[in-house]
Amino acid sequence: MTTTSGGGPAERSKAAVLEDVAGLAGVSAMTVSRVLNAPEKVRPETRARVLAAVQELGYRPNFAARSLVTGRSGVLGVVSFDTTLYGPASTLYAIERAAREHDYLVNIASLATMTRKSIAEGVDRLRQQSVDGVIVIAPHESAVEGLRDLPPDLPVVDVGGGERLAIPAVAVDHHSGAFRATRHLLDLGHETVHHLSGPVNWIDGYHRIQGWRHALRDREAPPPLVGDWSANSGYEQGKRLCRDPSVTAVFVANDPMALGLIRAFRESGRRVPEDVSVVGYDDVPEAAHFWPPLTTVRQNFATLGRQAFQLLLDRMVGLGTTERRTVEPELVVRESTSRR
Amino acid sequence: MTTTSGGGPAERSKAAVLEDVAGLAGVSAMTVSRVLNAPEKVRPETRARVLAAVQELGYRPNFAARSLVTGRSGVLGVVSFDTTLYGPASTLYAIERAAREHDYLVNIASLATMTRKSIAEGVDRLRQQSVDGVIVIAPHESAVEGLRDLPPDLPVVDVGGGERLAIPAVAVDHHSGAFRATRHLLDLGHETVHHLSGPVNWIDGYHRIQGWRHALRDREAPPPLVGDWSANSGYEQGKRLCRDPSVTAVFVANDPMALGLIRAFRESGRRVPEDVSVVGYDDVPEAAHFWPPLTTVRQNFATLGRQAFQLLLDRMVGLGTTERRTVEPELVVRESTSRR
DNA sequence: CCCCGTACTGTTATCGCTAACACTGATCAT
DNA sequence: ATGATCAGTGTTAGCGATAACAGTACGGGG
Repeated sequence: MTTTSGGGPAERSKAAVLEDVAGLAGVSAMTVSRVLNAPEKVRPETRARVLAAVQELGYRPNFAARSLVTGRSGVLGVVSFDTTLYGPASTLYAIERAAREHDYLVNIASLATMTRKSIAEGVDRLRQQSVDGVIVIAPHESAVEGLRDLPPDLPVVDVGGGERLAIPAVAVDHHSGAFRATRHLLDLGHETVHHLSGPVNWIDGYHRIQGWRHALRDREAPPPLVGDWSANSGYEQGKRLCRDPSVTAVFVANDPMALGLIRAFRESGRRVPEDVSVVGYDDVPEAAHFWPPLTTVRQNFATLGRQAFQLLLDRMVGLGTTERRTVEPELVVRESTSRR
Repeated sequence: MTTTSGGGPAERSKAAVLEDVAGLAGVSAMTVSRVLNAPEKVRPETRARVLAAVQELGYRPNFAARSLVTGRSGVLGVVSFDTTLYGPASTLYAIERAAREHDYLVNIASLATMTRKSIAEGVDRLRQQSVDGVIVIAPHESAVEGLRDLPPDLPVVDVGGGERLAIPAVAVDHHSGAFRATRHLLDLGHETVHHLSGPVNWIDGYHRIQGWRHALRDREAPPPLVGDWSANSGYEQGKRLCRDPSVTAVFVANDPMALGLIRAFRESGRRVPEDVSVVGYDDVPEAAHFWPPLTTVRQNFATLGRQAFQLLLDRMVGLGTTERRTVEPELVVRESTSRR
């Protein structure tokens, strides 16, 4: 047991508390508290004395005590599905940065599955640690259900969920993104555009299908293939799609699947983009270096995250109805698409 | 202001507290507390009555109050550089899962830069929120410095840092990984192996260089090129390396850079693996679908994260000296390498 | 010269929980 | 029968901070 002191100014048997600082500065604990929370209410010279004492003792306010009496914790929670995926990871990162700027800390609860139940559990877990608000990143149909039966007293913001919810939300307009991607292929002269979609019970996946269909409205839409977002599923579905010689253009619902699909096409002797054009979705940092460099739809996750935080902040301070904000994606044309 | 009740069982003007539950169950608050924290000390029938009351009132313990009196928060912090990168993201994810299994919550503080100062700030920020321990993912030279001047009373575990520290740590044996990768290329008959490294002040980057050098010890080691982990830097450095016709094998310090490098080679008419063999590092999920499928070194981030948590747990309960654990990486041979 | 507002600072009472100890009856060896 | 032991429960006293209310001293208007 090494409880002996070492060198820093904060060295005593116990960490310093308000009372200690007060003693050293010759004031009451309340005054110290004021110096820390509302400095303008304390005479400058007293303030200086207190600050010096704080410094000398290396005093750090006890968060639990403050939180107990104020009812606020300065922590917000993020419930997210697999934070290993590019989208959630980027969003989380942006949220964290925005939060820090406002002196909030971020607590995460990642989900192994996205079910109504697991969402509820995640939120619950965070709530027990008395977070001041929660951001949910769970673009899944059943997750949206989970959001319905949330406690009404807890500020919650939804990212990328359905639009049928009565809570504030931010989302990328995937319908528009998919529409543009498909439109781009059509404009290049392709008769029709095939689609490799994400899981249909993912909100994103669903909207991308809709956007694709919409762009194809005056044509015949071939039945979409369904993947699971992984490069591997892209490869598998790509192998199936290869068998159809009429395929000349594919809109793939994310970049990793596009990578797998392109590989499958190449292995079967179909060249991209000479024989078939491919558009991805996400614009992961590597997309520009795929072979060929991938034409894709860029989502601005940083904006998404920042806006989510802003919305939550609004709700936490009281205002904030059920605003819903939308972030526009952007088509990035590279070399995986060409004129038919 | 809608403070009116709605329907759930937890509906009262204020959330239920211990006292309320106690009243309803006809016991003292202490007994309720015991039911929650040490059920075996309460007679089963009393326990049942209390549990029923808890249920009925929708009681949830107040975390701040508990934390105030016990001195423990049930939260641990993770300080990490850019959680958007595959490595940190995966490690974080594994930590989070391990933590949850032990009823810990995870607070994150991501760093925009890795300097001695920013590490200290990150840890500090977490400490103020009274986390019980901190895991630092910051495989950077100067970050390691930052770990030196940490408060000795806070349990800290280092992931992927230098070995010169007197704190518990987990790390992948990059020396070994790089050695194997290089050895593999040598075994295929290549005269020498070029290296595109990560930033040299990253611990990982440094060790990979060392491992590569070690494998080349009886040969002449060409000067390594230096990238910044991004596919883009791989592309840029690749373009430079192309100009040297003697290059037949390259060991690249991570997969995205390998992707960029391969692209550069292809654009200059050099085929992979026929003309030049490439080995990456990380085994990102997409690596198997690169063109050609990438031979690479797999790091088991899940294990890394789990072990980091375990070490922290040990330290938090008191034991835990300065153990240092090592995770072995694994060479995954695919199609980007071939016999010379 | 008194009253009262202004500017500071101090007191008291919690916030919701648990540690530590005190109390009750049984149960049991002596 | 007597006390020791023990399971089960209650009481008391904080943990460290802030909200709300009291002071206290000073200065200016009447």
